[in-house]
Amino acid sequence: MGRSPCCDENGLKKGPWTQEEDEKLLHYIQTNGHGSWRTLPRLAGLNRCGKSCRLRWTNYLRPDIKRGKFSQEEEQTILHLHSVLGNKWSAIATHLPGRTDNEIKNFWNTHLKKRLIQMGFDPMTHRPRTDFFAALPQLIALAALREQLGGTAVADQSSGAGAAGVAIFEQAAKLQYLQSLLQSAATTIAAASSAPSSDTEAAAALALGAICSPQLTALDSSTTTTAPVSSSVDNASGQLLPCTFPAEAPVSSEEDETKNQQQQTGLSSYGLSCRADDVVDVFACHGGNSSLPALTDLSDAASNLPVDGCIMRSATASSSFGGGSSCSPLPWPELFFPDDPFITDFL
DNA sequence: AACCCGTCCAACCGCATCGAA
DNA sequence: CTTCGATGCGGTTGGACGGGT
Repeated sequence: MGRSPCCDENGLKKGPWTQEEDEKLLHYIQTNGHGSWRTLPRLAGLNRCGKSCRLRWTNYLRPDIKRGKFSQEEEQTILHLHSVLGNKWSAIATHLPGRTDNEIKNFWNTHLKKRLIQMGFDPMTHRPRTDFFAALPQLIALAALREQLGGTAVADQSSGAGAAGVAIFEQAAKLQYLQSLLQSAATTIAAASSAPSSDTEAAAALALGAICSPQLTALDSSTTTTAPVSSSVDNASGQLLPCTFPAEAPVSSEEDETKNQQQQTGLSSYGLSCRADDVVDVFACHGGNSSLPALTDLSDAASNLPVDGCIMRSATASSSFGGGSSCSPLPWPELFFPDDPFITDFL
């Protein structure tokens, strides 16, 4: 388990490479190959450590490196492979010729990860976030709003501390569900708004989204407009909510089975859709140790309960969309919204 | 013009892994 | 089996840059 002595070795240069250094390295490798990276700097006349030379070559100087923006196809490939492999950047890079692991990692951290978070998805599991703490600010706002509206305070519904805790979790679950609906709707209509005829709907959706989740107004339109647009989600009230973001729509058409097979072969569109049986295979293939705060899995309470005809699996219960063809994609409404006027007003 | 702030990305750091001795 | 050198890999940093005020 030896550690290579690093660049802090005496006098070795660090920092950005000059053109002259690039030329030396390029010339040496083109004529001799890189051989031993450790000896390369000395042989090439570079005052760098071998590690630095290797990085410079693999991430920048290599002739087969593709530069420029990631294409739509590359983006979807990264999303899909990340959902399967996790942060295995080098493994992902092997499926993207000309792209380096460093480049993919940067692209993920600066674009894709943020986009997933904005849309309410855990970037590690690629599934809707259901963590209590992420919803806490909205939960507090919701409680305040309810009080203003003269609704029944949470504490009033319960008689003891334990019951109060349950009530809080119920509220969190309701809020998350509501947020998911709004995200779906806002995303959909925002996508439709690229067509000139739906300005009013888009404005309404954005305004509605801003009420519950201000970040929705900042949704990256490129995501929504480029995502597959064909799914529909049967919501709690029986309405059809068209859904544009693929991962949140485990829809029920038979063509999705085909899509599933394509995805499992690796490189189809990120238009994820899955049956309940596929949840583990498609989504939960890596550790899922999120960089975000640990998830408090609200759906645990509902796990293994029959929900709309299917069983919530505890192993995958962090998703509120884990259902499939026979399941409501949003498993909470039947449990949590029997007659809550505040919620039903929205539905 | 100056400052602030967020984004991007090349490069570094340190741990993990592999293979030879 | 253990040790050690070399390399691979993922997380993180910091400087450049651009947009907003």
